[in-house]
Order: sequence, then structure tokens, then C-alpha cells
Amino acid sequence: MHSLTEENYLKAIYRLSEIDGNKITPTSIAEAVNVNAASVIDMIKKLTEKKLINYDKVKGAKLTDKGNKTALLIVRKHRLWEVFLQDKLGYSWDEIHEMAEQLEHVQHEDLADRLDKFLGYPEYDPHGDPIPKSNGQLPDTVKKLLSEIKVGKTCRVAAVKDTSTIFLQYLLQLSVSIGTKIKVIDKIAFDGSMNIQIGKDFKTTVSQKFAESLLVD
Amino acid sequence: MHSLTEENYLKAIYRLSEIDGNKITPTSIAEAVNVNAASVIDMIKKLTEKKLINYDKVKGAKLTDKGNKTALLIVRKHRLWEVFLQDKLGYSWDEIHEMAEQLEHVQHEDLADRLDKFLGYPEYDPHGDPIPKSNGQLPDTVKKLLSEIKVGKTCRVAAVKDTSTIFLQYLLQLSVSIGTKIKVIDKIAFDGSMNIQIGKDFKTTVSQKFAESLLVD
DNA sequence: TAATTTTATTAGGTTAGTCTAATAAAGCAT
DNA sequence: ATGCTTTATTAGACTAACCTAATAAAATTA
Repeated sequence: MHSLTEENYLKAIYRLSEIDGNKITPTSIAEAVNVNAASVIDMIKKLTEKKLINYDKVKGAKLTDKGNKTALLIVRKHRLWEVFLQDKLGYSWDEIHEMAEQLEHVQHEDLADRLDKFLGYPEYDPHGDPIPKSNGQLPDTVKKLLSEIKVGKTCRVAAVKDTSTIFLQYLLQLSVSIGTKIKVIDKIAFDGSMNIQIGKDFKTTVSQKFAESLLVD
Repeated sequence: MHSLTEENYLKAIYRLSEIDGNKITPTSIAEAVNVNAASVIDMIKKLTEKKLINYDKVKGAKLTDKGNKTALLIVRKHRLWEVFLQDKLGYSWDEIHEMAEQLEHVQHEDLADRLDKFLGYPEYDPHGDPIPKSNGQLPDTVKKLLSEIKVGKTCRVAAVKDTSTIFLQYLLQLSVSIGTKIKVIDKIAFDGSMNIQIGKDFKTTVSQKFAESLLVD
């Protein structure tokens, strides 16, 4: 269907559009796929020919419906394989990406669906990124405040309610960003503070104010 | 390390040498990798340069130790992935080959070993082909007569004791060849005949004479 | 706005792996 | 052995994906 290289460009464009509504330029793509900008121009022409993207110097590149569908499937496979590598083969989260980059290109009618079923229909990959469903939908992340999460549950940072610099700097200090997993270890009834585990092994205590400023799902 | 294409050539050469002690010619390789003979000549040069094979117009191509080691790892991965696809994802034996062709090229330090462990160290793939061990050894197939296999067990045709044309023709008729899986469904005490399942779904009854002429493991 | 810097694009070249067509070498059959 | 057929090899070309260097266009800053 599409070459491995084409798939990598589509995935990169998808990821770039996922991050924010920014204009997707040849240069940004070049950086994402680690290639010279001139090469990107060639590929932009090719993907445009194939009606996988639209490109316009002013608006930048944008996936067409067809391109989006293709990219979503690649991302779905990538994230499912990451779950497989962590849950079934016991790799740690820093080892899985490179392998998933290869596995995501394996083609077969219903491979993603079978894998999805085998893994128990996970909603997020080990990095906290949402896994697109078979129909291309992302899990409809019902956001809650971190303070609403029950003890023992793990959630994932989806957004911040408070966007003050001081709060964001605190998040940065704690290595918390969109997608970070947080497990609620304990809640202190006295003042509403929480014992949480951030990511894989960092534990800390945060205040009620903090827990009411972070949106998770 | 080696390109996907190189890996495919090495695997093909390995498979050709596995079948019998025949001379491996450019033409036979061309047929195996589905490519023009002229292309094979180029690749022979490349693989020779890389000391993965030795080539001589008279003796044909032969894997070096290095080439053999590489090929064995690819075959190991291929066969392990086939087990995964059948046992874990529920694909049938005719669907798995094409996917395993892609999966076998996924590179990572200890991926094969982890997969092997996860699958419970299988010795044969769903087609009955032996899975090379981590050290490159093939399972040392202790051969028995089919007649010695217990009811309910599945075994795999390893060799024939009787090489008469008439017996081989009978085997052909039953679609039994080296590697074919046979499950012993029942043994008739009266005359030593056996109810067996050949391959995936063909059931038949064979005589004691038959069961004592087939070596399995 | 003019000058400078950055970004986009074109032109032309490289590499891996493929092909076809032509030639050389072997193998086989009379 | 001598011609016929098959196999191996060379020569030359193509494609996808990449590169560098040069130019054009846009954006930024003085």
C-alpha cells in the first residue's frame, strides 16, 4: 500500500498536528523525520499526489481524511505494540519505542484488532498516549480533577486548569506533563493532600490546591 | 546491521541449504527471493564482500559461520513470531507466514529471547519447523516411531523408515511430508492400527505397518 | 522600507536494489 | 566433438529516497 517511508512521514505529520494547531512546515517535518528539508519537499509532492495530504505554502501541510485514517492506524499499531512489549515481554518504557517504530509497519488486515483484543483493549500506551480505536476514535477522555481520583487508581494528565507560570514551573520540576501517569497512593483526610506516584517510580506528596489544578482522565 | 533485503537473501540461502545438500545456484536463489538472476549476482557480490557467504561457480553459494548465525537468528524470529500469531492472536496456520516475514526483521538486542520465554520456549512452529535456540542449536530431535506415540499426543514427521516408492506415494496421497504434524487420536488394540489427525483437520486411520514406518519426534 | 536572516524550492547527484538485453560459459545430446 | 540449450555474468538503465549547493521567496529587524 504505502511505503515504510511514506508511513513515517504521515505519522510525523499526524504527531505534529496532535501537539498543537501550529502550521506544519517542511522544516518542522524535516526535523521530525530527521531528514533534509529538500527531501521533505519531494515527499510532500508525493503525498499530495496520493491525496494523503494537502499542502499550501501559507497553511502548511494537513492530512486529508484518507491520510488521517492511515496515520491513525499506524499510531494505533505503534501504541498497541508498546503495550505488548511492556505488558507481555516485560520491557521498560524507555526500551519500547524503537521496537514499536518497526512493529507499527507490519501489515495485515486485522492485526491491530487482534492485538487490541489480546491486550484487553487498552486505552493508553505505557507513555500515557491514547490508543486510537479501530474506528479511528480516540478514547473520549472524560476529564476530572486529580483530587477526584480514588486511592489506588492510576490516571493520566490531560490538561491543566491553572495555567499560571508558577504552577507550570512546579509541574516541570516534578516532570509532569500532558500524558504523564499519576497513581494516587494515599489521600490525607486532614488537609486534602495526596501521596502520588508520578510516572514510573517517583513518589511525592502534593497539596489539595495542586490536586484541584490538574485535569486527568 | 544488515538491510532487510540482505536478510531475506540470507534466509533464502539458509532455507535452500536446509532442504538438501544441493548446490545453491544464482538461479535457485533468484527463484526463492522472487527476483531476477542478474540481481542475485549483485547481491552475491555484496554478501561475499561482507563475508556472509562464499560463492564459487562450481560449488555454488554457502553461508559462512557469520552468515549462518545471522540467518539462524532470522529464522528463529520468524518461527517464534509464527507461534505468537497462532497461539496468542488466534491466526490459522495459513495466515501467519506473510506477517512473520515482516516481523522477523524487527531488531532488538534480546527480542527473540523475550518472545521465546513469553511463548514458553516452543520447539516447533505451527508448520512443524524446528525453532533454532538462542545459541543457534536446533532442538535435537529424538526420533521415535509413530507407533510409539501415546494417544492424545501430537508429533511431527521427521523422517521415513521405509523409503519404498509405494510407501512414499501413500504418504503423498495423505499429504504427509517432513514436518507434518500428526495427532494420535486413538489406538486400536486389536490390530495396532491408529486413528490419526494429519495436519489441521484431516482425520484417517492407518495400519500398524504404517505407524512403524514413520519416524516422528 | 531596506537589509538581513530564515525558509522553501529547484537542480543535479548518490546509493541500494531492481530490471532488460546482450554476451559468455557450461552442460547436454546427437 | 559440435551444435543447442540452459545458466551465469556484464552492461546499462530505472526508481525511491536521500543528499548538497544554489536560488527564490518570506519574514524579521534595524
